[in-house]
Amino acid sequence: MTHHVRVRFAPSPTGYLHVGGARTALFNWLWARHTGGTFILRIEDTDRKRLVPDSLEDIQESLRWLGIEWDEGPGVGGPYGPYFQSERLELYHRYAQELLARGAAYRCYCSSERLARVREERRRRGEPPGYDRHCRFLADEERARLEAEGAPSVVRLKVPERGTTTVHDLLRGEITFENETLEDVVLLKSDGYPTYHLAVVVDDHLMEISHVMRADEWISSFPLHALIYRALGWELPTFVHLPMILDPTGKGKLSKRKQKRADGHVEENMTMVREFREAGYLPEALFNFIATLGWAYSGDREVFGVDEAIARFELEAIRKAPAVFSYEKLEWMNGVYIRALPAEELARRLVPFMARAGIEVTAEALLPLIPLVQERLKTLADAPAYLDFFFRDAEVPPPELLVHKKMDVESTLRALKAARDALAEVEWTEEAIESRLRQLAGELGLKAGQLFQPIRVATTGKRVAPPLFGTLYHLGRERVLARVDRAIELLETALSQQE
RNA sequence: GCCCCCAUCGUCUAGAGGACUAGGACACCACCCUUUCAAGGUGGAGACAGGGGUUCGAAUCCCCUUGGGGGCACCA
Repeated sequence: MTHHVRVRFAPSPTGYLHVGGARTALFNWLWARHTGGTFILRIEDTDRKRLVPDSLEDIQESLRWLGIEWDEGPGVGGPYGPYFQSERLELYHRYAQELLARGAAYRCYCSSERLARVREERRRRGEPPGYDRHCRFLADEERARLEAEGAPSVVRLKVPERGTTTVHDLLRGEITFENETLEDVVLLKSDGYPTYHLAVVVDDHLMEISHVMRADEWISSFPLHALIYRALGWELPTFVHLPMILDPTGKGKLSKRKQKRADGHVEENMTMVREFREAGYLPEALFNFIATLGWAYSGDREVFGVDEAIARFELEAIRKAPAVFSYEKLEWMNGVYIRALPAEELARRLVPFMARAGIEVTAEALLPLIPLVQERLKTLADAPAYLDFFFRDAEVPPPELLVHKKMDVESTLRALKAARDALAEVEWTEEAIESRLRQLAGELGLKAGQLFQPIRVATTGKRVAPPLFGTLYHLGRERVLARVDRAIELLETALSQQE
């Protein structure tokens, strides 16, 4: 029973799922799947002030999108529920009471104003900010009086004044803290809700969690949690603190912040799973990339599938050092996954991104165009820019775009007219178009690019577009000729204005 | 300020005392391929933070320094 691996991801619904949270969830999930254990989703909704309405939904959606399914938790239930902390209040009260009874905790009646004052004073004196333990040493009569008055109170942990507390982390070994540096943290708030410290210990114990995998930032409160476990007489699960994911600047946790890009554009970097989804990242790519942050599949492979990751995942292989999140590498990896997709699948996934760009098209209609763009896409959201001219009129190109840098308006005009004639009668297959146009370039004494650029710009409206012959073929003769005609007119106008 | 954690190319990492002339990947540079852009191919540049130990031998073990990160709420 105790050998069965039970792990959990315990987000609080105070915001959308962050990639850091997703990585924590992923590692827990990988460990569960690797060991045939159980992965639990528990919602830590004890901060009523910071609740974000649709974040609960987003967290679940984002996890599912990544393929991280939970065995127990919201929606699926399980024998250790409820899985919302807000529905477990009486449990926390019971154990807070127990801690009180055992003399491991005490009631504190200090107002938040007094607390703020104390903190400020301590800071001024260069002492660590924190609680001065005023209520810990309240005289019995005073305590009784406050109780009789019905003064609001919180329950605080009674941290030993001296000595040390040693905890054990699977990756780091023993970590020892001077108890003097620990604070009498609040366990139960005056609104009757527990703080994280109490709730996490009670739930992890009651839910028989075998391995607590959580972010690094929890190490500093680890001794507090250990103290609670011991005060309650409970055995500690195995703790594994995962390295932080750092901002690309390497300065601080990955978080929303303005970033100035090379082109001078200031934009906010993506941090939420949903943002990556909306930006056209594939779940399998994000999954893969996130898995390489703090863990390595092997020395020479970093593109790997879910099953491979599950087979290979080991706790001991998790790195201790924080990892910088590289948007560039994620983008590259996303391209790798896009290229590996079957064309039908890519077409299907592209549909919503085309729609978002105002192009309503079916996967079937997109399918023939996939070979033209598949290896060019870094994200699904790139597709409309490559394909829009197939579905709407091409942008009217400025004349100078039509003219190759080694040509002038006149020669371009000549080339385009010749191309028009050739395209009007050539057999309409990709191969025939290509060989005819190459032949034409030779006849005109032009390099291929000198002839192809004006045709490309005329038919697509852009200088950078998918391969020309396939593009022309799929555009169809009628549209190709119409667009070439338009370009010819454009150039003629430009020419007459020149004179 | 106090406490804690961490430390291999710019970045993600392999490496768990001799197999290291420190390997792979992203990014970067050059060349090749080429109708643009990609993709692909070949090659290049690029790291064990510093200093002490331990050892026949240290990227790997220990200590110090430095640097980075995290925490110090009736938030999680």
